[in-house]
Amino acid sequence: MIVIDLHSRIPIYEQIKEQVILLVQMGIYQPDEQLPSIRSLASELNLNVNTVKRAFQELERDGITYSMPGRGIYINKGAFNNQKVKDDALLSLETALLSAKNKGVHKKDLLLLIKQIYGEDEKFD
Amino acid sequence: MIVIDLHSRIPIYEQIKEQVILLVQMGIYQPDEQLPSIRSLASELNLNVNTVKRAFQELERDGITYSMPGRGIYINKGAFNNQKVKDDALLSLETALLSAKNKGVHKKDLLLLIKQIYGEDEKFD
Amino acid sequence: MIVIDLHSRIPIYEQIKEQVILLVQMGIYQPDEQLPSIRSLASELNLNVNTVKRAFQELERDGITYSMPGRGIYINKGAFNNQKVKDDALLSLETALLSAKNKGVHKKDLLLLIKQIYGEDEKFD
Amino acid sequence: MIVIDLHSRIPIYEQIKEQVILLVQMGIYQPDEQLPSIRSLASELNLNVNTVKRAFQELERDGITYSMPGRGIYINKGAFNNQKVKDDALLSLETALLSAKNKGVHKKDLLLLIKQIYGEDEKFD
DNA sequence: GTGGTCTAGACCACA
DNA sequence: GTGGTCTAGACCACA
Repeated sequence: MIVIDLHSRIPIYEQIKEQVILLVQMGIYQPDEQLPSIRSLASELNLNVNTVKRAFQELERDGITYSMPGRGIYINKGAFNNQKVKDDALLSLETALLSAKNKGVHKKDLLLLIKQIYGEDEKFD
Repeated sequence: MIVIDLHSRIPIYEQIKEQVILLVQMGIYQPDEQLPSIRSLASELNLNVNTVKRAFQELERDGITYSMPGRGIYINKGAFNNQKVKDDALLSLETALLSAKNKGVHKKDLLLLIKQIYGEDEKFD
Repeated sequence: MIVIDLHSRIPIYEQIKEQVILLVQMGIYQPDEQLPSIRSLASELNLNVNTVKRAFQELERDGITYSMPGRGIYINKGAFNNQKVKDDALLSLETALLSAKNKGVHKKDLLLLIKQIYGEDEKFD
Repeated sequence: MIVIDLHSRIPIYEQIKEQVILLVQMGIYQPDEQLPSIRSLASELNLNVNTVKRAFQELERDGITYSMPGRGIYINKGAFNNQKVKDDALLSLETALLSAKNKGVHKKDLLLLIKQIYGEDEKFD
């Protein structure tokens, strides 16, 4: 269920994090549901174990998952609508927005882009 | 006129690039105006010559500056309102927006952020 | 497979670029094939890591290769028959041709030279 | 009569050389005609004296001009149709052609370019 | 003086 | 191990 773009400039562990969060947002992963083990995911996606381990470490740090050593990794109750995750995203956006403004990007181009991405998707109003 | 944050995760050469572009946007640097020499800027900012050189190399590649070996580095005519620079910025924004949407950031939080950053600044409509 | 002439006026990083492109043209490097690592190539050719790095940086910028930090450098899909590379070559040719015409080189001498270089090589018709 | 492109990657002294040769080819400079002095040319074109000096040094070395110290610089009798100049041009062409071939430029694109540059100009058949 | 190339070598993030 | 950033410092071509 996780797809990695090896060509992307985004580190692989970030891609894994993003996609786990996305699966949670979409309701595909439910609270207390068990995630695939680090080793099985690494072998399935053909990735280095360290890479997957790092992704899961950070997910736990951000309160998306919790781990029970020897038993596995599980989705946290607070995972959906996790404030830290949102705040991080807004912070990244702020940086990108400031940089875009500095480079002469106009508000109307920006709003156009937002319309394309958010569309009429009422779920995200 | 350029300020470097040595502790930032953003590479120094990127910081220089951003700030030169900003100075151009603000109209402080004009087309065909000569920039400080690589060596003088390096010594002023307490940086290595190679780091400053790299910033200017990339600015030239992006059409912001041009260099005349033996003479100096100058602002290009197309520097202000440079399309490549804007496109890069929009691409970064797209990535950040998609990620934010995935993480459950709502459109209204986003529009609020944009209002904060772009404000009522008519220059950027 | 790469040979460097240290005494040439052509910068070493340009020589590396040229030869990687040539190896791609000859079909010796295939899309998504991994290139030797920067460090191994540098030590093999007795060059500094930075010099080799610069060559690959520019190859990536021109769309010949892509790099995956922590993994390696790979040949891009569009590497063979890369338009930017061809355009650059045609631009250099134009400069050389205009200069030759100015210096009194006749069309017939030119066509002779082309025949020598392109020969009856049907692959390049 | 000499125009310098400060933005060009071609060194200024090369541009001066090229244009003096061109003026000779076009019959505007005649054998034994005196050229403007280094200093007057430098001041007229707003160039460094060393730059102009170098251009004239090389023109003399190549047999285009001769100088009479204290009196001035003159066009040589053998300047028009100077073999060394032609040979140099052909050598540059060879390099550019080999590089273009290596980069996948086809013969037909090349012949098109030659037609554009040489046109139907019978003088250069 | 000014930019361009190159070396030697350190430290970091990522896999 | 692999690429990315950075420093210190040398030498060159050009103006």
